[in-house]
Amino acid sequence: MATIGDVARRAGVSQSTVSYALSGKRPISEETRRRIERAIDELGYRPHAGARALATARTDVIGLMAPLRTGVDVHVIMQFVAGVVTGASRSGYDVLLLTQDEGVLDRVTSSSMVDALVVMDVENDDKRLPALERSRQPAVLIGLPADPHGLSCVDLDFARAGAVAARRLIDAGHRAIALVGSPVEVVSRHTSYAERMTRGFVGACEAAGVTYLVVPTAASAAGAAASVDRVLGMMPEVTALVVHNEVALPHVISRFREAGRGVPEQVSVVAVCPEDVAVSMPVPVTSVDIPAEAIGRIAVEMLTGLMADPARGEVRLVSPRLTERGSVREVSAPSGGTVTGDPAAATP
Amino acid sequence: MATIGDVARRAGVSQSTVSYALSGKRPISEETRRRIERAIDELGYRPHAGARALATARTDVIGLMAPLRTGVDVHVIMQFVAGVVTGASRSGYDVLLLTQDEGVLDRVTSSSMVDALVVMDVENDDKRLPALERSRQPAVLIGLPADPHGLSCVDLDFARAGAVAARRLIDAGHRAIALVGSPVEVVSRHTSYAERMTRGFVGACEAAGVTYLVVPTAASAAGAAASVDRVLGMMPEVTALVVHNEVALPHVISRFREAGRGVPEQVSVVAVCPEDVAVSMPVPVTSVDIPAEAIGRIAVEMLTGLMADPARGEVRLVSPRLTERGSVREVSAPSGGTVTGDPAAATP
DNA sequence: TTGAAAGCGCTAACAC
DNA sequence: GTGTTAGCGCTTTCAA
Repeated sequence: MATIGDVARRAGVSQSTVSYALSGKRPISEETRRRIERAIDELGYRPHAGARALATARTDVIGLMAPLRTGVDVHVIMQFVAGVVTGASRSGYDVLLLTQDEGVLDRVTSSSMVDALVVMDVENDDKRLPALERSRQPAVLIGLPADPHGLSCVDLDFARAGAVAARRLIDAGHRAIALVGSPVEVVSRHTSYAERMTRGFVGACEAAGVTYLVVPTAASAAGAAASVDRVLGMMPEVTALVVHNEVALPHVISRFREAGRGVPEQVSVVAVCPEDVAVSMPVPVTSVDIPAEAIGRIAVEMLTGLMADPARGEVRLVSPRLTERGSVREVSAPSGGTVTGDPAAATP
Repeated sequence: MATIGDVARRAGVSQSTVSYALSGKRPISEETRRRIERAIDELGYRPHAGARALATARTDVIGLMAPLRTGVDVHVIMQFVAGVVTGASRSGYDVLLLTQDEGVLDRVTSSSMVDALVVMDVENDDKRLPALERSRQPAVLIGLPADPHGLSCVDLDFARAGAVAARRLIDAGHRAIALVGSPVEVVSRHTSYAERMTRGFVGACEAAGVTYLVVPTAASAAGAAASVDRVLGMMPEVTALVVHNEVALPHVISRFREAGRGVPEQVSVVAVCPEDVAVSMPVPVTSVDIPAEAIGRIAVEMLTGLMADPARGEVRLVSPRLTERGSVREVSAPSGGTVTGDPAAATP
C-alpha cells in the first residue's frame, strides 16, 4: 500500500502538503493540488485508518450495540440497523457491530475503536448504562430507560402510538377493544416500549369509557392462537384489536377468521408495526407505522450533533402516524360501553 | 486514557516489557508480571487500537458485507449476521458492518480498516468480486458465484436441499408436487441459491417420474395467494408443496386452506427455511432447515484459517437436514405419475 | 503557499 | 529476564 510519503515524493511536495491537500485545512495552489491528485490516483493511495486514528484521536467509526438474539422483531431490528448504517455512511462514518454486552462496550470504548455509540433495545434499568457513562463517549440510545436524565434518546412515541391506535377504533364506534401486545419476555425484561404502548392504549380507552383488555402475546402461531382464545373468552363482545406484535399479527388475523370473525367485517384491526409488515398481510392492515429506519437515521444525526457539541441529553420521541389500509370498519355506535378491562394485565 | 508508557512507569519497567507481558511473546518473571498487571488494573489501561494497527498492520476487525435492503429473508440475514458476529468474537475479532457496495469495499480494504472480509448474498456474477480480488484480503463468501474458482465459499447445499425436500414428498407417495420458490427478484438477480434449489428439486422429481411445477413467488400475502392460485390452476391434482420462501409460507398455507385444502390433510408441505420459522407456523412445518447462524460461524472459521494460511479457495457446502414436524402426510401411492412440469419456469 | 519535524501509542528487532 | 529504540503512517505545530 502506498503511503502519504510515496504520494509526496511522486508529486514533488512534502508530506504535510499532501495531508493538507487532503484535509483542505489550508490553501493549496491549483498547480500543486493537481499534481497531488494525480499522484494519488496513480498510486491508488488511501490514508491508513489506524495511523490517522493515532494522530487524530478519531476513528470515524461508530459502534452499534444491536440485539442479535433472533426471534423477536427481527424486522424492526434490521430496519433500525439499516437506518443507522445509512445515516452513518451519509455522515462519513462506518459502523462497528457490537453485541449487547457491557464487557464489549468497555473494551471497544477504552481502546478507542469508536468515536461514539448507538445503543439499541434499551431496557428500563439497562446494565450498559454505567459502562456508557464511564466511557464518556457520545452516545444515543434507541429506546428509553427508566431515567433518561442527561442521556440522548430517540424512539417512537409509543404512548401516543397506543393512544392513536385505540382512538382510531374508538372513533370508528368500537366499544370493546383488545390490545394484543408484545411477548411477555419483552414486558418482563422491562423494555419500556411495551409499557408505554400499554399506557397509551389504556389511557385512551379509559378516557373514552370503552371496554378494553390487554393480552401479552408470544411471537408464534401458538402464542397468537392462545391470545385470541383468551380474548374471545374474556371479552366475547370484542369488535376491535390493536396488535403490537409483528410476528403474531398474521396468526391473530387468521385465528379470528377461523373463529368466524373475519377482518375487517366482524373484527377491526389496527397494528403497530413497520409499514412493510402491515402491507404484506393477507388483509392489508391499517397501522401506526414504526418508522424504524428513520429512527436509526435520526439516532446518527443526533450523534453527530453530540460529537460536534456535547450538549445536554435530549429525548426525541417521534410522532406516530396512522396509515389507513382498510382493516377498520366504521360501526354505528350502540351507545357507550362500560369500563371493565383486565386489571392484572393492564397495569401501566 | 492511560498509555503503555504510563503503565511502564507505574510498574517500574520498560514499555517493551509491558508490551511483551501483554502479548506473551517472551517470558516475564512472575514478580514483574504481577506489578504490570497491577498497574494495568489501577490505570484501567487498554491498548489503543489504532496505534496497535499501525504497528502490527492488523486490526483484529473483519468486514461483513451484508444486504440491508429489508424485505427479503430478513430472518435468514439476521441469523447469518449473528453467526458471523458470534464466530468473530469467539476468535477475538470485531465486525465492521458494511453495505453491499464495491466502493465501500475498496475504501475499507485499502485504508486497512479490516483484516479480512465476509461477503454475504453473493450473486452469480457479483460486481464485488473484482474489487475483492484487487484487495488481496482474505475473504469468505456466503453463497456461491458462478465461478468460485480460487475463492472460499460456504453455503447450504441448496441443490441437495431441493432434492431432499422433494424426495421426502415423493417417498410419502405424492405424485404432483409444486415448488413455491424465491421471489422473482432473487431469481433474476441471479443469486444462485434459487437456481440450485430448483435444480435439486427438479432433478429429484424427474428421477422419480412425478409431476412437478415451479412457481417463483413474491414475498407477500398477495404474492403467495397468486402463486397458490397459479398452482391450483395449472396442477389441480397437487397434493404436496416444497416452499422455499419464508415470508410467503404462512400465507401459502392459509390460502390453500381457504381453497379447501388443509395442511397436512389435503396438502403436504416441506419448507426450506430457518428452524424457528418452521416452528412458528400455524401448523408446525416439516422443513429442511437453513442453518444460517452455523453457516455464519463457519464462514469466520474459514476466514481465520485463511488468515493463518492463505490456501487455495475451498467451497464448503453444508449438508441439508430434514426435520419432521408433521406437515407431510403419507399417501397410498396411486401408481406412478407422468412427468409434465412447467418447462418455462423449471429450466435449471 | 510550502516544508521540516515532533509526536500520536504501540510492537519488535537488537542489545545486554 | 529486561531495556533501548527505530519505526508503523499520519496530522499539525512551528518556521519560512
